[in-house]
Amino acid sequence: MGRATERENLKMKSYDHQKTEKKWLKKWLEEKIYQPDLAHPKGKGKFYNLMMFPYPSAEGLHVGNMYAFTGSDIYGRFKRMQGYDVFEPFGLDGFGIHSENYAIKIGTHPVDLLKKSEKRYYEQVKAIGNGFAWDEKLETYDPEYYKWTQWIFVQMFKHGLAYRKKAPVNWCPSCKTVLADEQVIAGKCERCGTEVIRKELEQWFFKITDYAEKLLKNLDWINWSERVKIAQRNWIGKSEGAGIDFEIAGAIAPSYVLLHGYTGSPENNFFPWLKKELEKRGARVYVPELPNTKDPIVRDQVEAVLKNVPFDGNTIIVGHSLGGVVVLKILEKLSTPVRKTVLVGCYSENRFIDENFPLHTFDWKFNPEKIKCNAGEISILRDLSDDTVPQDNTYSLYKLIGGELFDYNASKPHFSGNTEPEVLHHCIDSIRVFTTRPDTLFGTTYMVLAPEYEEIENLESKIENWEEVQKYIERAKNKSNEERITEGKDPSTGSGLGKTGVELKGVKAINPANNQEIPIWIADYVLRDYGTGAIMAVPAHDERDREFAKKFDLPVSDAPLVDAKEITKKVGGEFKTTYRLRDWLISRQRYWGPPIPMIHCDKCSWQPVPEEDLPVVLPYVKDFKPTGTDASPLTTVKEFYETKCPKCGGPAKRETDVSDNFFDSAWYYFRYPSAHSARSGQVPSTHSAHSTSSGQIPFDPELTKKWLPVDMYIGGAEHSVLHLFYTRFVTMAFKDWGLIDFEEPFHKFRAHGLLIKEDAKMSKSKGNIVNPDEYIEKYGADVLRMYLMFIGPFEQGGDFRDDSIIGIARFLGKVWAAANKKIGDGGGGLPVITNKTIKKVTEDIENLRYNTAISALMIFLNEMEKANEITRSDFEAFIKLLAPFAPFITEEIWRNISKHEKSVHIEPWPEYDPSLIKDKTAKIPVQVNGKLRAVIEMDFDSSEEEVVEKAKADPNVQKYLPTPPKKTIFVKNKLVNFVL
RNA sequence: GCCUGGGUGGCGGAAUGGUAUACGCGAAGGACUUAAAAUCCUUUGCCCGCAAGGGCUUGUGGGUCCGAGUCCCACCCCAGGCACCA
Repeated sequence: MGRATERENLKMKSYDHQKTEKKWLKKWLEEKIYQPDLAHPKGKGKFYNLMMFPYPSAEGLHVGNMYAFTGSDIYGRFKRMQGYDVFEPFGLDGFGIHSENYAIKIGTHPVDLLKKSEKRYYEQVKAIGNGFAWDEKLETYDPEYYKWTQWIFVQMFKHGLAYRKKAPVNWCPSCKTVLADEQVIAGKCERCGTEVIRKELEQWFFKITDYAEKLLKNLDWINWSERVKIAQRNWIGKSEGAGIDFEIAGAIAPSYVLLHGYTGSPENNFFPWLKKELEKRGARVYVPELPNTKDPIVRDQVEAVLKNVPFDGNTIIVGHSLGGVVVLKILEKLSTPVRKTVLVGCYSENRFIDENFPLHTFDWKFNPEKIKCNAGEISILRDLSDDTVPQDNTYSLYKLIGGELFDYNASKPHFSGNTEPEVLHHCIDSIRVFTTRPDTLFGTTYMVLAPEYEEIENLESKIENWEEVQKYIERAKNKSNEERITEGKDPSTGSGLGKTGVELKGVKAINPANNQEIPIWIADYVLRDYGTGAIMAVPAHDERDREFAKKFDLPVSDAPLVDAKEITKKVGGEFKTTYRLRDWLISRQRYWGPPIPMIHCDKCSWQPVPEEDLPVVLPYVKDFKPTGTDASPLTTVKEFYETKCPKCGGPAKRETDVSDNFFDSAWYYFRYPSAHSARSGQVPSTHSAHSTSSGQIPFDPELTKKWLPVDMYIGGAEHSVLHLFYTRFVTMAFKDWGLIDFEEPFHKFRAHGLLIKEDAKMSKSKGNIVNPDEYIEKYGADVLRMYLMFIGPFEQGGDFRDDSIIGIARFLGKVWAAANKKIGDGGGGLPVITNKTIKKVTEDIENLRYNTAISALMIFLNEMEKANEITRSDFEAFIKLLAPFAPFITEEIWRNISKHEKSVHIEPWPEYDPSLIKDKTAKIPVQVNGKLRAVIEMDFDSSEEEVVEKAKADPNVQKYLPTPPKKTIFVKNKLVNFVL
């Protein structure tokens, strides 16, 4: 008796999805079919198939998460069957504001809450039938994990990528607490409805802006969803323009003293030019020739200057190179301070590059106190390409006498060009603006500074309405961004005529294009963080400036446009690229996150926690709620924050803020391949090329080399910007630190769409959340998986409707029935539809078009049912194609009905034969003047003559063809069109 | 305001410039059943027609083409993101 007849005699057992799914879950774990060989990837090699790990909500697995997981899993299963060793890990992103807020809401400590929800979540996720490699699971709130999150923070600090600066936080004056952005609803506190104000706090930042250009450039080659790339480009917001200096009227000092350097003279370098520029503006300029310039003695030079040049409180003294040393010595001797000191390419130690200065006639000991006392305002200009004076020597000078250090790219190295605009800029008070439209410079009729613009204070003495200005600044600082924008707009018209601002009375700027004096305003429509924090306002060409000018009755000029390049050069501007990308604010004044591993010592300032002391464990704080101050709950735990300075051993205080949740998830994909072996102590975690004090790094270098970068990353489009930026930034930093040799973590990324329910977003308040458990219980995971994938294109999302899920249940019912009935071992079968389906499903899965792949499978089954007998080879190909979508029922059929030894999920993916996908005949539509008049059936690949002859013979076609056609369009196997 | 998707039957949706509405849901009719459920078969965009057949139809209005859901121009609507970025 043949197998088929044998089977037909058996009474078909109905499919028990609950029992079957449980059985295979257990068996798969035992057989470890989803556990790749991490040390030695098999088959065609490794395939790292990643999906965004979830935050384990206490309400359990959300169907939206399941949607994403399933879409990723189908792709992974497909790749596994294609012969790759697929690594599909899973973990939980349990730190952060979501978990913490929920814990606060239900009054349970996050630690206790997580214990419960973690267990439930893992159980639910197991039930959906994904091929996860469970050995490598991880949780971000596990100290073993966040130890390394903190380690990365320490490296960021050591590499100069972590720094502190003041930044505003959202502050609710009623709850007396810091709010996260998502807790601010339309400018008001989520809980009490009070207007949220801004409050300035010192916080930690990561310098992601250092990587702006690389983040932008790599977008050109990484294989990501186009819409995500566009969002990232917009976020980086690169714009090309110019930095242009506007001098303050009257800022020219009455007298200047310019001192040249070694072997120099008043006639070389920038001296003649600078003298002319300053004199043009009415200053007296002294450029003494220093005696014995080729064999200088400092005492003589100082004396010569003091003898010939008068100094008073309005003198600005400028020294270049060795002339700077002369300046320092003069300052030591003066009895009254000068107005300002500008040191250009100067130094304070006896060496050029690596060699000693050949002359020892200089005195290299200084009296910094006296110098600081007499120097007035100090500007130290350093050239980044200086090949004469080493940069660190200039830095020593800065350390010695203070002031402000400015880095530039000089016209010629060591500021030896004939014109050096930066030097002039420091000789005269000026305000630099950034503009993308230098061509409109002649139309500039006023300037605007952001309220936070620091240098406003330098002008205090000149500003006549200082009190009013201060008031405005104070008010603007307390406004939230949201308020600034909404207030700026007239509520009735939506126009920008509600803009606010205040003029700096008594101070004018000079438009460098036409030397006209223009007013300077402060207004909060100008942002401190973008460009230079100051703008040139061109009301004729910029809508915002026009609105502002209209409101405050400022002049509008219709001066013609000029060539942007020429004018920028003419006014000494600098071509500049600006990004709107901001540095990453890491600090959170919260409890539920990894403590920032820094220690503050009054003596040694900020010191990182030594690597061997990591992790800084988050203590169990009973009252984990926000404190009612602007600090994290950790500030109430003395045992936590009281510590010793790692450098000097003195008493010190730990940072009590925790880090941003996005930081936890910025590197988790590096940890996965090493997670298991690290847990069981098998990873040495040493990296010879990297000199850290512990010598340990967060991942095994060998495994990382084998498995990263990620081959396919799938996740929500809502993370297009932040999460995906942070991952890229961290990866680039790792590369620069020598930990890895690639700079993009995910060569392929696809964003899935949003799953909605009956035209509405799923949300608790609407009560339309779909709980996967119910559906899995009723229909089985296979049905739910397939239904989720069937409702729409995966990359666009879908609308979950209860009444359609039955279609998938029926389909799988038919599959089960077919498997239990009429499978024939003989030849024949349906080669065309089989091969066509293999082609279609293969291509569709590759492009994440799961909905049409499923539809093709339905058509295939319908065709097989129509035929008298289903052949074994056709049906087995069908089962394999179905396996990634419905892993349980296909496994049951494969192993228990078709009696195969091994799992269908490690079977080779079916290949199609291109010669077999051709139909025997083609149905060819016949049109007359583009209108369909008949459909004729022809042999496939029939010639034009044959088709046209048969088409013309059709009676209905003849009716519309009174005369022979003027033109005949023929598309092989596709169509004939007669044009009259 | 800007950017990105999208607008196709009663519904979810399908269509390399070449038969629009595949596949599925729903609906109607029928078979099996004492009956119901389940299952199976048939029909199903709209209008006219007994039929053969004809006309209309992919948000709106134009255009290119033998031929447009698909390409171009203008506009409307929905969803998501960004938003005073000089």
